[in-house]
Amino acid sequence: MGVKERKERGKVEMRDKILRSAHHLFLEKGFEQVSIRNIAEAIEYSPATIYLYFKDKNEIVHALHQDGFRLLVEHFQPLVRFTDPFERLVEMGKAYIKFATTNAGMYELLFMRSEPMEHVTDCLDEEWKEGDRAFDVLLQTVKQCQTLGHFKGLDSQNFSMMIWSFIHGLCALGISKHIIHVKEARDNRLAVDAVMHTTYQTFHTALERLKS
Amino acid sequence: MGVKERKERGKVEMRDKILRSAHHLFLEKGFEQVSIRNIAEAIEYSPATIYLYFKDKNEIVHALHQDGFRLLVEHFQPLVRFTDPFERLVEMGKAYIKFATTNAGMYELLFMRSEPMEHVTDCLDEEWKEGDRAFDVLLQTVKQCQTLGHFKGLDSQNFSMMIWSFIHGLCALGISKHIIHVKEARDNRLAVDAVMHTTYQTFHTALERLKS
DNA sequence: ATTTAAAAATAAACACCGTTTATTAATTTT
DNA sequence: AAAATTAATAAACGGTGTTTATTTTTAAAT
Repeated sequence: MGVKERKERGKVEMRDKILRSAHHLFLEKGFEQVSIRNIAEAIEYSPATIYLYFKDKNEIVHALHQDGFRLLVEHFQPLVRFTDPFERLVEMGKAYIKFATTNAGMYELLFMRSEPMEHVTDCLDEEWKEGDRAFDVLLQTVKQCQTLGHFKGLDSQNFSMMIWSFIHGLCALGISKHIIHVKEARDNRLAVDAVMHTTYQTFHTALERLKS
Repeated sequence: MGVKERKERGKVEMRDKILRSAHHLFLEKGFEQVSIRNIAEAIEYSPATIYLYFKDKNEIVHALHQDGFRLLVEHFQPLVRFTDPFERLVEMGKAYIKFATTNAGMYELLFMRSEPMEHVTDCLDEEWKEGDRAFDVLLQTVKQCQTLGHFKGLDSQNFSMMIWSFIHGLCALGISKHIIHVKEARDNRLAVDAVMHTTYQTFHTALERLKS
């Protein structure tokens, strides 16, 4: 006995090997620049072998997707020390931006591509557990703010969606290299990070005014 | 004489033919799904012919980029009838969203891809005329709002950037199919358009409160 | 220990992609 | 009518994701 078990272990080890290699290549070369053949070469197996462990490229991408969300949630962990929900909300935005700028390749994969989302649809999962969980962190914080009397008269879900849209838009424009090319950034010789930072500060100011 | 002129005309006609075909295919199949070979087939020429009129695919993409901005600015034209700048600002957001949802492929090309932006960098253009012009429409409107006493104490450029980030984020999340998969959208059986609409309404409400 | 059955890995192919080069077809100039 | 120029293309190169048939490795049964 134990043979079957070892085989099983071998199977998940191979899956992990592929995923870790893919993860590494993604961070290094960015989405769309990573091919099955690259991954195969990195792990020193033939391309066809990959297909023994993953149905197609989308499945690999989806698995990395889940890894990415774990990483994002990790970035949110330190936020528990902020007892005031509003303060936590503000810090959450900063953490999100930090995650996006320091893991641009991964952020692109998580939030800027439709392929992984389409894979969710294909699986008939319909559920998008990781996304829901991350969104819920935001939603609960907004709700806590509202129990303290902030953001009165605003629907918590819509307001959370609004906040996410803003932060995502800011990160996405930064990553897709649109910010560098707007006149203001060029004129003031501001780095992308600086523009994102001051824009977020303005958003913070706006949030403060919406508190009451 | 006139031969050279006819030739010239023929040359720009062919360029136009290629661009119109590419434009059509982009709207139909979305970025990344359109190949040089597709375009060639559509205009009934060989793929190699394309390269007699365009240096590479990026040059085609860049040309379409400019077309796209013209289309976007056209969507903004009807806004002149709104004399109140705040009202115009709100309508501008709606027009932007309408443009994005009805021309998803084009929107993706304009604002969600780094390739065309990288081409701008390569050309040493540095300037991104189309983008600046479009952003300026927003910026001027914000400034006009401020001369009426709205949005006091907020830097016009940062605030414009904030608004753009929000709207772009909303459109981008819609197009990249992330919105369909958030729990709330699924539970309430809301279409993407509906989520975008109610989120924008919430933003509108927030803007109203920031007026004074 | 040897043969047989099962599993794992791969080589080779298919149909795409962007792009380049050498060649052919059409047109203009001489 | 011949030469020179221009326009168009066929074919190829190196890349992509993926599939199929084949070979190698491993485990089980004799």
